[in-house]
Amino acid sequence: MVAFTDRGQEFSGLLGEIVRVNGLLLSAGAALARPAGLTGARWQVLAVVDHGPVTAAQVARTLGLARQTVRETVASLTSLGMVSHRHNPRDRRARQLVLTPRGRAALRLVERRQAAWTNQLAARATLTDLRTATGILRDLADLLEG
Amino acid sequence: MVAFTDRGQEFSGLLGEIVRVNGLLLSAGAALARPAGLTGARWQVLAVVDHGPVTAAQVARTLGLARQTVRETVASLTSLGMVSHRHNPRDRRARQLVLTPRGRAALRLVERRQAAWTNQLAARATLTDLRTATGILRDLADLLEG
DNA sequence: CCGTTATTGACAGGACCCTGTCAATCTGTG
DNA sequence: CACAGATTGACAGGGTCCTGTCAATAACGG
Repeated sequence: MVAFTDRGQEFSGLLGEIVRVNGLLLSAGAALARPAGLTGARWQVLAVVDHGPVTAAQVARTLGLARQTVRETVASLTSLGMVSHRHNPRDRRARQLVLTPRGRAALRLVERRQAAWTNQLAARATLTDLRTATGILRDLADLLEG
Repeated sequence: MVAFTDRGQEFSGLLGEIVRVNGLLLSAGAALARPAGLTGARWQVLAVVDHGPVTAAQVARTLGLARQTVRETVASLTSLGMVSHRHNPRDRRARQLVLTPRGRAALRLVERRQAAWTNQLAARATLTDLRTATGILRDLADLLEG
């Protein structure tokens, strides 16, 4: 029924692989974060907060998420005692977020686990392949954005 | 703080591009489906149901989703009048799902739009690049699965 | 036939992400 | 200063996905 060109067919196959790998990455991220009492999303937020006192809106912009999404994640991190708020002298509305010792410890643990995981997997691929694929995907992303 | 090898660094870059492209694909899928009154997830379910009468559990296995997820999507498709149920002679529990004329029309519209979108984008890439990237990502997926 | 095991729909509950809206606050301009 | 426009946190509501649980039903082995 649907008329794909040859290249369209090949393109669809590539998109399928991307979706598949992305799914595997989400699982891997969750597995890396779990032993630290985190989830993938909470880990990402924690990592941004670690780079300095920021507001929720800034975190949202950094991660490319909606403000509300970050707000929810920050709420759960706060109730876990991993993030705390403090007065922002530059904006009465937007309190600054900072890591608690517990939050910092959890983040460090995940980061160590991630480095080990990444290096181990990367050792089983060739630099050439990695660079080639990255380049093609970058072009693809630009194509999709334009 | 975190110790990445050279290859680990390159590997991380590739993963970042994959996540980025995946995000763009989700947006594109939603945009393709919207004019037909669909979402990305509903489109996927509709496409599986189109291939023949199936049960919700079968759709879940086909798409690699949890039964409950498909159940919810089917419920919204049913309330939209795009999917209907019918008695399954082979299993008293599991009713078969079938497309209504409205569901079929919506699916056909999205499929036409998707083919046009795919072919247009694919025309701006080379077959070699597409095949190279697909191959590398397939290896990567296998690596992540094992 | 009968008991064990697997599958199914269904419900509860939660994580993650979005849009739309609103009032409070900030910022830039006249 | 005063006003217009942008930004922010907060709330409401919805979509998509998950795990865990349960009873009903199916499938299978003895």
